[in-house]
Amino acid sequence: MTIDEQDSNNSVTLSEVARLAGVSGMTVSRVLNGHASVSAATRAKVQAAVAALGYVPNRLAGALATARTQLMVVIIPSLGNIVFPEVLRGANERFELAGYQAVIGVSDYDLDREEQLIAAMQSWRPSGWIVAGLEHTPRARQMLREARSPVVEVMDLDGEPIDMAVGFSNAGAGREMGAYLVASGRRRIGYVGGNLERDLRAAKRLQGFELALQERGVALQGRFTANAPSSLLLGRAGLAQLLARHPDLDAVYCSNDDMAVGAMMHCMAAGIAVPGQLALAGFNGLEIGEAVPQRLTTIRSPRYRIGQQAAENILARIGGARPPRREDLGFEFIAGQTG
Amino acid sequence: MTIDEQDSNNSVTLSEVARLAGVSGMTVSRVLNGHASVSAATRAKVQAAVAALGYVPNRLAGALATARTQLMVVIIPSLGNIVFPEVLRGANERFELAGYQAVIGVSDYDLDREEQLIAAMQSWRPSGWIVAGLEHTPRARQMLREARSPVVEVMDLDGEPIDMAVGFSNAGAGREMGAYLVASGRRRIGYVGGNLERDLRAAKRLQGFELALQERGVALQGRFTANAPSSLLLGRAGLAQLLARHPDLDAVYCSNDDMAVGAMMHCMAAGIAVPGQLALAGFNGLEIGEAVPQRLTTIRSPRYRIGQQAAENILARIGGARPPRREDLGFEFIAGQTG
DNA sequence: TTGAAAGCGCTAACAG
DNA sequence: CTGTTAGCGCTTTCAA
Repeated sequence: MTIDEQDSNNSVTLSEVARLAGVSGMTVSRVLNGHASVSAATRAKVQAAVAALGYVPNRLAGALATARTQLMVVIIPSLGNIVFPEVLRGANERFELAGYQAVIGVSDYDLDREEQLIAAMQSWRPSGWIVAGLEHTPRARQMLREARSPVVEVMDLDGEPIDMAVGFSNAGAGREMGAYLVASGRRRIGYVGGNLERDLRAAKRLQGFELALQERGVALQGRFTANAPSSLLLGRAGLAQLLARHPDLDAVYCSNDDMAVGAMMHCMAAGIAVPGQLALAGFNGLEIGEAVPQRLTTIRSPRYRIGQQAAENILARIGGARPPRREDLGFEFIAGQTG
Repeated sequence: MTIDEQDSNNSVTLSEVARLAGVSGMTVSRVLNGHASVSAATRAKVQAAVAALGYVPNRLAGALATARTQLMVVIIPSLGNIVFPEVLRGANERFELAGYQAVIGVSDYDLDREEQLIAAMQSWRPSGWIVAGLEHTPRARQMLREARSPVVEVMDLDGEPIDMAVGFSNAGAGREMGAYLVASGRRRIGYVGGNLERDLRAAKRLQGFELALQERGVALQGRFTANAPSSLLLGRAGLAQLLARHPDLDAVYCSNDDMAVGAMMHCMAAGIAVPGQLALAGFNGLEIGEAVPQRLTTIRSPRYRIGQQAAENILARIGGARPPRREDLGFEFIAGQTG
């Protein structure tokens, strides 16, 4: 390490590199951006100067000059529900490989908050947007349309996308589970969920679920919902409350696996036989549903792949391709031991 | 909605707003940034023009001109382990309130990867850095020092911070659990964990744990570690394997709650009495440890608060304050029903 | 209270 | 293959 290296700090600019290398700024820029037409000798001189000064390009300046940023916005409802960090992980991996940085926003399941986030993010002129869900405020929709960067709405296909959508049908997933429970002989069916006004995708699953029951002449006997995010403890308490009101239920559909495993814990603690006395079903296909003594019956959502594919489609669009407007990654029924 | 509004798009610049308002660009800038010396009448004209054009300031240009960005970098080892999204959530909330955007990087527990991320992030000239842990490559350390923005290392205090640290002592947490298990009469103690070469904080907990045993004349009887991230299923399989080799263990310390709950699931499935035959202890104080039929004995780490406080200290430093170099947020022993 | 000039660090477009 | 010129959209500084 030379003294020059130790002295390096952020204020090193392209011009200083150029001066040290004895070339113009443009030549440095060309070397840095891999433009072909630079002689090997010049390239080497520049690279030496970059190393000696510890130069780090200023992307703000670059973005301003090119009107293209390397920033991608990802707006998710929550970081507390492991499902969304997984989407983020998939997207982030792809973006990083392509040299983009993810900027995150957390809407807390609040569409007005989401709108504010979009407005704030737009000031960074991101190259692409991933947002959760198809429901947004009118102004949020308008901003995303006018942003003129690719937009992918993820985790839902039940509705009309602004630009592109990658996900699966939540209504379809609910429907499949409803059909399954009825087909396996359950008739006195209840529901345990969190806040359906905020978690719109859980609400769509429940709608599909009820529709499937209805089509088979079965009605939902009772439901527990709470004005709180879904969680293991809420599921546990929720099932206890629901059973207090409807002790004769023979199956309970839960808004997701957290709730369902919580419900299962109530059964264990209360000595309720699963699935003998009560069937339990969830949604998401989280690891926790596999690790419990009885594997949870659930439906796996391809969260990580959705994140990846959403990023991929944005990158493809930037590259001039024309990815599909809606991309259905499906879901997978998991026949566990709880129903 | 006027036609102007519908026509708005990103290319609206400050000059266009100025032209429409019949003032200079500087006046628009002053109104936007809340500088006092603008007459009410002018202010109103400008605000009307901003609204009519749907103007969104370009922060890239602003940042370039002021040499100050509203970007904050958060680098965490993983998005798959809920612990780090929680840190991120705490930090993100504080940053957003102060008008900053979080840019995330995921190192996948790899210090070389972390170094690359830091180099890439530096090109955005962030106003602050949150990075997990105190261990970094020499070059990563150097870059962070030279970045000349506040740096907070989180989740660990066992070492020397680059700039500031907010967290707790992992060694101390391990030590406390070791002391507890011995004090409660356990003598044939084992360990189940993930990859200790990558999860350096889990390694420090184990060190503290073993030290506590040693001080009390007890030796670790056996350990299971795997070259994989910790998870429920790994904990379940790991305990099974460990007990196959050491069937007479009377307590097992797990690298974290995921592993411990997984271990508990093995006990349930295999009919091992907890804590009668075997005590189980974890780390983190996740909700899952509360939701299981027997509450897990563990130690709660203040992850969310660490994220908040780290962000707070960065903001304080930017505001001219001098937050402490190391801030110990402690941990909380949770006497559950498993040991 | 307002405006004009200059420049932040970089790159597109052209010229040589 | 390399350099010059002219901005990108904003803010700082100075002057009016």
